[in-house]
Amino acid sequence: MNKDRCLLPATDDECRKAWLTLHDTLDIVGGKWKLVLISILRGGKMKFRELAKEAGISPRILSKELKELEANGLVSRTVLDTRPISVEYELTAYSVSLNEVISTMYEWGQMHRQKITGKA
Amino acid sequence: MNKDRCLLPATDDECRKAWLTLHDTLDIVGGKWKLVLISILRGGKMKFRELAKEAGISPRILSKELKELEANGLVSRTVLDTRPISVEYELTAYSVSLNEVISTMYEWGQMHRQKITGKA
DNA sequence: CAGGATCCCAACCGATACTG
DNA sequence: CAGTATCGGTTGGGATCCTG
Repeated sequence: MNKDRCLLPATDDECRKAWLTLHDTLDIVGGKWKLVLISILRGGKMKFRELAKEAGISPRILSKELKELEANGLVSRTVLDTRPISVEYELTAYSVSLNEVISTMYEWGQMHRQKITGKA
Repeated sequence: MNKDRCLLPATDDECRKAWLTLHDTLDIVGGKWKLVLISILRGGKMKFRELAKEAGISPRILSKELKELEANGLVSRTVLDTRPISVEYELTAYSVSLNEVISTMYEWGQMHRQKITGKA
């Protein structure tokens, strides 16, 4: 069995590790908001409020999501010395590493939709 | 902006559609069980009970998940004429189309883990 | 304005019991 | 054995209020 197509490595331990690795990706890409936020931030840096409004997300969740994105190095947080204070969020250069993941998923989704909805 | 790296097409409508397409993929790949089940079924066809035990999943959820996988053409369901009845589940040929998605995600996860955990 | 605290509701999932 | 029905616990998100 080819390792690229295999989700069932030889040992249980390997299997668990493979699953965890996949899970890392899912935590970022699979959540309800992360991809939405990333997609919005592709349009440029944004303040907390703007982001909340644009995404239609409550501040509590937005704050949590942004923290996770920041912890994963995908988003940078910059406190501006304004009065009152404001904070800008921006995609990092590293975030483009996700592009391949996203586009692969997008392409499969497109292909799949054709297959399911009676194709063309 | 290159369309491959763009999740923000020109119009809101296009954007919504792109998101739905991505969502189709997430529904399958992002759930708690789908990938687990697919991975187990990579080992060959399996009966309902076996699958439940192997995955550690309750019958109610298993049934639901399998229905969704079947509806998406990823798994086939075969009723065997035994007494009592038994049902075999098996990956379809189509299911291999997911391999690229999965391996891309896996590879990103691996790369990312290095980046986050202070790399090697 | 940022974002934490609180309260509430909805979705989800597991365990178990039950039917065909 | 396959799969559904019921119930109870847990998680996650929305709304709102509040403080720095």
